[in-house]
Amino acid sequence: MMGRSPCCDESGLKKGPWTPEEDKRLVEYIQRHGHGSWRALPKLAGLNRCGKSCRLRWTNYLRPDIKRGKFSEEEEQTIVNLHSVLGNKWSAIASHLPGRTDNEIKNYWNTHLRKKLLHRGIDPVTHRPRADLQMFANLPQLLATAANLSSLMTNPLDNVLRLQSDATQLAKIHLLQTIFQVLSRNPSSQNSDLNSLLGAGSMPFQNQQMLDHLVRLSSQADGLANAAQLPCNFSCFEAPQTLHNDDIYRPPTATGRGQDNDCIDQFGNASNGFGIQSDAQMPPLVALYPEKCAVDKTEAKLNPKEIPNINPPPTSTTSTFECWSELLDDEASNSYWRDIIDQASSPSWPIS
DNA sequence: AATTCGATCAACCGCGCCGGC
DNA sequence: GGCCGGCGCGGTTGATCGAAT
Repeated sequence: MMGRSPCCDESGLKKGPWTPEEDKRLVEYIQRHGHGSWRALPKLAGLNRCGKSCRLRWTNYLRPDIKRGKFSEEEEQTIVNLHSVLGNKWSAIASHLPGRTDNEIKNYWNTHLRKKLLHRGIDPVTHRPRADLQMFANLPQLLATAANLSSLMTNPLDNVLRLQSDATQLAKIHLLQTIFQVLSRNPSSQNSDLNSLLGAGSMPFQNQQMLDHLVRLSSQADGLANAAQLPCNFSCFEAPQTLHNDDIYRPPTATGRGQDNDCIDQFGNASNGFGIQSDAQMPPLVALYPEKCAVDKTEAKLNPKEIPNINPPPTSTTSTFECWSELLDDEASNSYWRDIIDQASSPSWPIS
């Protein structure tokens, strides 16, 4: 459609929060005359607003039949049920809940119900159990094993703090290995799933520094595993010698490296060289934010040659690297990992 | 007591549909 | 059939408030 002027860009029309006086004028006018044409209404009612703003204020706030207050359990259940059928059709959902507006339901979904479902291990988009969480199924076992190592130490008191740190570090590394495993299957299309899973920005695996960091971590993990007499080999993971900005790192495959390099992890599970189970046992990721996937796919279509080879803009690569660097090193990020670990350690997790 | 952080939700924005001309 | 304007919808923003530090 061409030439349509935005309704509120005329200078002088008020925007933002409504005053009680404006509310009064709007209510009185509509009670007396009905709203009629929303476009004509503001002038007739003596309001310095656009029609759209008036309509929104009336339908979402001032309408007399609006029900206020907390959503009941029945209403919550209705919303969840309807959302599983209708998706984000908030107005359609609202039509089944007398007195509730689409805006209110949408907000309530985003702030409460979505989190509630996620917490119960249900994907709020598909309304099915989150298959991606299965990948972390042996995380509690890993933590328990690492924590039990204290019994092997000669001086437990001295080692308690270090062991706690080591256990956390092992868990982090294990998580990173899982991420690499997912990337190795389809690096470009899975990034957004991982972003959703981890809540991070775009993935930084095109960054040589980041890879170096991961290689260093995996060798540290080897040291930890050796000290603990764990039969695992984190160093099976290696990064290429050099990595250009337009390269996407692909971890070595079993085909490429041969079976000699495959690993047996600390739990006796055969793995693909990353200390984790083979693809066949891994469930597919479930995208939590399909709209974000769409954006990522668009970005993935960009010709890599159009990406500058040197000094990428600090707003992209640098910031994501910093984000991941913090994730691994910064004490402040511990709460982030704690959330993941807490979730993995809860009795109701993993979801089957 | 001051500051920071996270949650909440009212309001805005832009797009697409639909009906009138 | 094509254009135009009104309206409704879904996504996003930003102000506000309470909790945590």
